[in-house]
Amino acid sequence: MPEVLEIESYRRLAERVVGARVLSGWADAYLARKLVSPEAWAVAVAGRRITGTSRRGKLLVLETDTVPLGVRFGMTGVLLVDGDAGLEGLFYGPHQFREEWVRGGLELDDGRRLVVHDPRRLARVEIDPDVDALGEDALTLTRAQFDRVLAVTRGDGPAIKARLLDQSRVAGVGNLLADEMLFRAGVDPRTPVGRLDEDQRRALFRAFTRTVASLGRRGGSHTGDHMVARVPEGRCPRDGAPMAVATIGGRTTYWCPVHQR
DNA sequence: AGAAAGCCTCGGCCGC
DNA sequence: TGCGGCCGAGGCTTTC
Repeated sequence: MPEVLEIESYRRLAERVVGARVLSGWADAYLARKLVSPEAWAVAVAGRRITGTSRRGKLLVLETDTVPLGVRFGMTGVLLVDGDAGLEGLFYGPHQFREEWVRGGLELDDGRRLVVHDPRRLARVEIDPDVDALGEDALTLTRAQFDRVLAVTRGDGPAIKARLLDQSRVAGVGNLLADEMLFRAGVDPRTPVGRLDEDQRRALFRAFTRTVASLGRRGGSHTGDHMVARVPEGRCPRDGAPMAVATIGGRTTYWCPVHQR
């Protein structure tokens, strides 16, 4: 589920625990998969004071008085503080909470509990995450940064959709945001990056910034204009054409073959 | 039954 | 022709 808009809402939620001290923490073997062991998480977090929050793309960072703590949410992860998701409508699928889907978290000295709720177990915690492996953040991307996102070293480069999903180029764009900005810009997701002309680049950057801004106001990645067409037999809400579907950049991609070219 | 809004690894092959 | 690195495919995991 979560893309940069959702992770930003988790970050704002996490701001509520700034100042608290961690009594103890735990993580199951999946959530701690990137660590040497689940115990490494418990050891790293015990006694830490949460001093702030930050975010790069889909990576949430809890700053502490010692080492930064990272959380990646995978496809179905949600952050909860005492059972509160902080934002309406962000729960995946059935919109339900189950205690057995709580994969780990932190017990705080003020009695509150910050947890990662994740049915499909693709969320991960990290200790001192490598923030610089990620590209510039999608919510503050400038045109100059966007031009570097589109830079190609050899040949025509990958499909534009694949490049938009490349977290080392720009951090935070997931499948839905990528399809929405391509839809708005009128760009075929299969277009090799190196083949985009200046008009398309300009339109795409404009659609990029407007998409994150407007979907942020609406309440999440799933509130895009093209979402209604994201079904079998779906039709383009702009011109009524049957939508095309294919796997591009490893993800299911919907686009309008009439106005996206 | 098959697909799912993320991420990681691996192998093939592109292009210098 | 050799090689480093880019890029796409596939797997992970569980649910509906």
